[in-house]
Amino acid sequence: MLFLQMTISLTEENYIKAIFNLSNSNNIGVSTNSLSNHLKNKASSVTDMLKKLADKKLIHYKKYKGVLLTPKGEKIAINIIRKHRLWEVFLMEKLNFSWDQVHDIAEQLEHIKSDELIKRLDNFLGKPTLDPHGDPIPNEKGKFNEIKSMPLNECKILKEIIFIGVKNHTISFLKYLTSIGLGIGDRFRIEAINNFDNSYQIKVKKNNLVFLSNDLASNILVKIKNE
Amino acid sequence: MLFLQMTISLTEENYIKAIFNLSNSNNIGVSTNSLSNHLKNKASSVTDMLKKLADKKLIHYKKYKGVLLTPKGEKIAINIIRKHRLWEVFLMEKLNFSWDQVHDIAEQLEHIKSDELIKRLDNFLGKPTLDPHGDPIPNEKGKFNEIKSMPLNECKILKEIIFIGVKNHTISFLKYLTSIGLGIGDRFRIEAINNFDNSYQIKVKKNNLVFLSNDLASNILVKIKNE
DNA sequence: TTAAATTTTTAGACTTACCTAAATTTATTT
DNA sequence: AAATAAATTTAGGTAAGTCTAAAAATTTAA
Repeated sequence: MLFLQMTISLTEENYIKAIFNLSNSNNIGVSTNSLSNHLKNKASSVTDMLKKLADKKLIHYKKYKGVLLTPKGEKIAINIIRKHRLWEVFLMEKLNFSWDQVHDIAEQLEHIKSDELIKRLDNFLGKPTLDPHGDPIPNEKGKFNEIKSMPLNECKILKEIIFIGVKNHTISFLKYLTSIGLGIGDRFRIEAINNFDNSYQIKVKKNNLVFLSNDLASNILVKIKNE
Repeated sequence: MLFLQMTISLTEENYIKAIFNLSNSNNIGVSTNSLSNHLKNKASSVTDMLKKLADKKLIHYKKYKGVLLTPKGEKIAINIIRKHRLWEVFLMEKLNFSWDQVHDIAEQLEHIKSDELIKRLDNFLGKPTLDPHGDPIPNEKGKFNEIKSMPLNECKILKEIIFIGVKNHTISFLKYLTSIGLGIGDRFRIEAINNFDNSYQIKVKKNNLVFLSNDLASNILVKIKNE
C-alpha cells in the first residue's frame, strides 16, 4: 500500500486559513462572497478554488451553499495558526518586535514546512499557550487551551481553572485583584455560582474562598486546563 | 518621479542564486545547461527565465553565450545568501539542529521578505560572520569577510589577519597551534614570506615572531579584516 | 408569490513557470 | 572545411491561480 503525501500550495493554505477564521461556532457555511472579501479575490476565483479544495476533501462544498472545513481541512488550518502564533511569539520575545509589526512577517513564516522546526521553536519559546495578542496557541495535537472570559457558559465547576490575564488593564482593577488574593497564573475552582446575580465563589489554591462579582469575573481571562 | 518596487518571485530568486553559485571568479558566463542541471529544470525553461531576468536587468544575457549577474542581480543574490546563512546559524545555535538538517529549512526561510527581520535576527545571533558550515556571511552591505586558508595568493603582509579556524581538526594539530601561541581569534600580521619553502613569519599580537610552515599555514582558516 | 436584487457559478482569457519536440547555433572531429 | 555532435533557442502546449462578463440560482421585497 502506497500513501502519497498530498501537497498543499501556499494559496490553498491561505484559503483554508480564511475559511477557518470566517467559520462561526454555529455550523453555518462560509459564503463565497465573504471569502472573496477577506482574500481580496474575485468571487469567481474563490469558486474555482473551492472546487479544488473539495476535490481534495479539505472542505464540504455544495454549490451555492457555502463551505465548511472537513476534519482534515481543520487540522491543516489549526496547524497554520499554530505556526503563525509561535512565530509571533518568537518575533516579539526574541527579536523585540512590537505587536503591530509581527503580523505580516508571521504571515510569511507560517507557510514554512517543517514539523521538526516548529517542534523545536515551540520548545525554544517555552511552549507558550498564548501569543502576544492574547490569542491561544494550539498544541502539537491541534488542541486549543480554552481561554475565555468569565462568565463561563458551560459548567466548569469541577475543572481546574487558571487565571491568565485581564481585559481591563486599569491600575485600580489590578490592585483590587491583588487585594482579594488573585494573581496571574493562580489556579482556582468555582465552588458556587449564585444564579441571582451571576456572581461566583471561587477557591484559590491554598487560600480561602473568594467572592467574584459578575462584573469583575467578566473582566478576567481564564484558561480551562486541558484534560 | 515614481519609483516602482520591482517584485522578484521565489522562482526568480532561485535562478539568481543559482547563477551566483555557478559563477566562477573568472568572468565566464554561466551556461544554460549548467543551470538546467543545477535547478533540475529543462534547458528550454531556463532560456525562458533568462530572457525574463535580462528584461529586468538582473543578468547580462546574450543568446548562446551564457549569463552573468548585473550588479543589481548580484546584490539580490548576496542578500539571499546572507539570509540563508543567518537562518542556518539560528537553526543550529538556537534550535540545536545538526548541520545536515538545516539546509532544506534555510532554503525556505531565505525567501522571507523583511529587511527589518534580518537586521534583528543578525543582532540576536551576535552578528556572526561565518555560518555553521564555515561559509562567510556577507554583512548588511553585501560585503563578505575574506576567509581563506593560507597561503594567501595576494600580498597581505600589511593587513591585519585574524585566525578564525582550522581545516585539520586533529588534537595534535590543535595542541601544536597552542604550543606556538596561536589561538582562535588571535590577530596577526605576516612579517615575511620565505619564497624558498613558502613558509611564513608572523607576528601575533603581544607575542614574538612565530614561524609557520606552508603545510601548517594551509591548514588554518583566516579572515582578512574588512577595511 | 412573483419580480427585483443579490449571490454564486460558468465560460473564456491571461500570466507564470514549467514541459516536449523541432529548429538553430556553436563546438568538435575527421 | 565539412560533417557530426552538443548546446541552446524557438514554437507550441499544460496547470495553477487569477480575471471579466454573462448566466443561473437564491434571497428579499413588493
